[in-house]
Amino acid sequence: MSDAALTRLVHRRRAPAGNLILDGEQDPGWIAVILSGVVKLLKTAADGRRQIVGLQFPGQFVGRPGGKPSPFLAEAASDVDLCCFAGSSFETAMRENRDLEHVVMHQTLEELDVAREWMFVLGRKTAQEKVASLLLLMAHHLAPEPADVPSAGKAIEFELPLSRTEMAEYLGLTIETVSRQISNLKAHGVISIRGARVVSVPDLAALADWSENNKS
Amino acid sequence: MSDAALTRLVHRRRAPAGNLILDGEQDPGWIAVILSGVVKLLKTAADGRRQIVGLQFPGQFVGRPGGKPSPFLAEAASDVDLCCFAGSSFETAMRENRDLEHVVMHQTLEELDVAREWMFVLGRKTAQEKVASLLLLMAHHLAPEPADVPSAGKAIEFELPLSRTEMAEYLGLTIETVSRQISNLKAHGVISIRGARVVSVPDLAALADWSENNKS
DNA sequence: CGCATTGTTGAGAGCTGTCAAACAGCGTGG
DNA sequence: CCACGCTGTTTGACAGCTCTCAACAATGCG
Repeated sequence: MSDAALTRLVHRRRAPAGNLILDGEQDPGWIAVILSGVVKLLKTAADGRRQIVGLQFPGQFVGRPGGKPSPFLAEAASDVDLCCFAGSSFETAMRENRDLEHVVMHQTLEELDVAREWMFVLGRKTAQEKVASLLLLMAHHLAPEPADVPSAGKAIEFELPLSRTEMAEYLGLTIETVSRQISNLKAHGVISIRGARVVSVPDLAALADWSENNKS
Repeated sequence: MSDAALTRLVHRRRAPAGNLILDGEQDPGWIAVILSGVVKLLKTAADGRRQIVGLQFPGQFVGRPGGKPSPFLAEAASDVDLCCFAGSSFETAMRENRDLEHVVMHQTLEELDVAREWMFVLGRKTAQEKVASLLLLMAHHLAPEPADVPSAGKAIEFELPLSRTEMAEYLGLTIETVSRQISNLKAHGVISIRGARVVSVPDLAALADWSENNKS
């Protein structure tokens, strides 16, 4: 196979933060795996209202098998590195490799659960709980050492891949409200902040408490 | 194959309104197709807050392939009629019949899109728009003659499969707010109501307008 | 017909949104 | 090196929407 042909089948793509990756209308002709960075999926209304409906982290797919694109925009939240597979070859690979098909199915079901969990956040949580929930989510995904269970006394630190505007768009809030809730968490010692993006959480369990009610 | 063996592989199940169908914890051992009625998927928090995260209509699946159940409760919103397939035989059928697998995949992707669309409703719409959006959704699913496109001047009538409480749980509102918004739509002639459950919409396009901003 | 359940309506409080201004970070250019 | 302006964040004051609490009406059932 020639280099040119190979490049058509699989290629690398870098998208700087803020870049549009999928326009939600036309089939890009490829399906990608995120190598690094965070991708946001969002819906925009005619009057300008915006809602982020999903965040994709490294190892997850961007794009959709079957030619029909998902009806949402995909944008790079941070600088993103993608590995893109030509749609046709991806479909072929799925047909021929049952395991790949199962991986795609498994990830889709996982995304569905995550979306529904977030529906609870959007529909039932207070602004304070929403912000704590988002920070907790980020801690789970971005912690240097994966500490999936919020263990007491475990301090972690990470850099937010989202601006205040993006946090608000994911939480169904305004940037002012997000900022106030962050300040409040800071004032109560639940988190501390360096330069608006670096968050350190002395006690994940305490943050988890704040994400469910208002204890501690 | 004996009747008993067949019954283990596929059987009918009726669930009266309000009945718990899946507890969100243990694998029920089957996957079902809804023959009639509406099933709600919901998440409950320890403090009693409830959020409906999905509605399933006839033709859609309830349950999940792969043994791992979805982490949400499934309840009958109206009287429900299910056709249940033993999980093991369903898995076998998926392995042997590519088409079935594709149908499941297609439905899962569809559910994912619907969930994300609803995230926008929950995060960005006003109470008035939320209620109008729900009525519009019901009109599309329950209209006697499927009028997928909200065409002007088309009057339709349907019976709500949800109580005010359930509407509130799906919309992230309280029952009082739902009731007030319904009254308001009534007062503006967008809908009319008979007996709290039967809704008639003289003009779907007008309802669609109310679901997006507050015109008309 | 009486009762329980469900839905409606009202009054007031509280949370979040809106509008506005101050502040911080950061690259540019003097 | 510092002044400047741009962008993003924080904070404040206030209004408005939705929630809470309460009473009442309507519906359904024994």
